[in-house]
Amino acid sequence: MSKRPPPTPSVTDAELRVLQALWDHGPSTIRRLADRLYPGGGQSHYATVQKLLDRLEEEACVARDRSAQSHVFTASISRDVFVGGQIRAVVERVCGGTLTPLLTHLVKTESLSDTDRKELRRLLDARRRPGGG
Amino acid sequence: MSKRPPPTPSVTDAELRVLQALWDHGPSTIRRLADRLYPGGGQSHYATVQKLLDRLEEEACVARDRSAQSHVFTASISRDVFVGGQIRAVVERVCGGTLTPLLTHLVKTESLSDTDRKELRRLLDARRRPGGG
DNA sequence: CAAACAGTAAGACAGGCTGTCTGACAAGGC
DNA sequence: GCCTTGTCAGACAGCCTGTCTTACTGTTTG
Repeated sequence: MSKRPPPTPSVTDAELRVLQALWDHGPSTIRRLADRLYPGGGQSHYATVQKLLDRLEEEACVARDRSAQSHVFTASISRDVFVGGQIRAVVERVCGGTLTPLLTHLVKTESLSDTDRKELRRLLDARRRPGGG
Repeated sequence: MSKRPPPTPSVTDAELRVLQALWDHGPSTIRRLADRLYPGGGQSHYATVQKLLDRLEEEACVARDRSAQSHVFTASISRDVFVGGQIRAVVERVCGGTLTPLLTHLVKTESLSDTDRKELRRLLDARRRPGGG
């Protein structure tokens, strides 16, 4: 009830690719992104990336710095938060928001590796102690 | 490598509503579903449900029993498995399949209630013991 | 100023998907 | 024969996506 990961930006595949590029390589100009996503692409691909960035900006997934002539874009949502939101959306949609069935499933079907389980355990342990910051 | 939750049926909202009805109320005819989903609806809504069931059948989410004149539809995927698949799809899309970041996020952001955490703990404990059947 | 260049802004566009609806056909009761 | 109930097949508008084109702005160079 305390955290309110605002709705969930529903990002399309092409948009996600742009977002991934920003996550992976940090703030970039359109040209930089276009070169990375469409190597050898011409002006139209540049415009495509531009449009995708426009939409991402509308959905508050990226921030645009207009101070320079070439705008610089930054992911304004972290990968973790984004994933969390997506997951939450799925859970909302199907389970009405209760995570337990999902977790049950994940654990029961051995979707988790040993590492996953260990990590999870560690996190739960950390939670129980008041030392969390 | 053992579990292979086949791709993930991408079910739309309207389709999902049908699926939910089947999960909640068990095998049903089209009429039953139409009455439930579109109370007071006419023939067109009946056809709508029919079409949605067609598509669900194509995606192997429901099974159709043609033995009676009025076909009877059954969810051929459980809610749990379905949710699991959806989650997996999201994780694949964004994290490349590793669950740890997701779990980390869920636990860290207190998305989990105490009950969730308790349950999770219990499941992890159960896993460690060989008694699982 | 003019020309060339690099960038932004805005909108057009086809294709696909969704949800809905219409019409034709088949089986059974009176 | 007619009516009801059901299935089957397809049409349809609206939206979303990804792409592309065009027009505009500002900077540099002569």
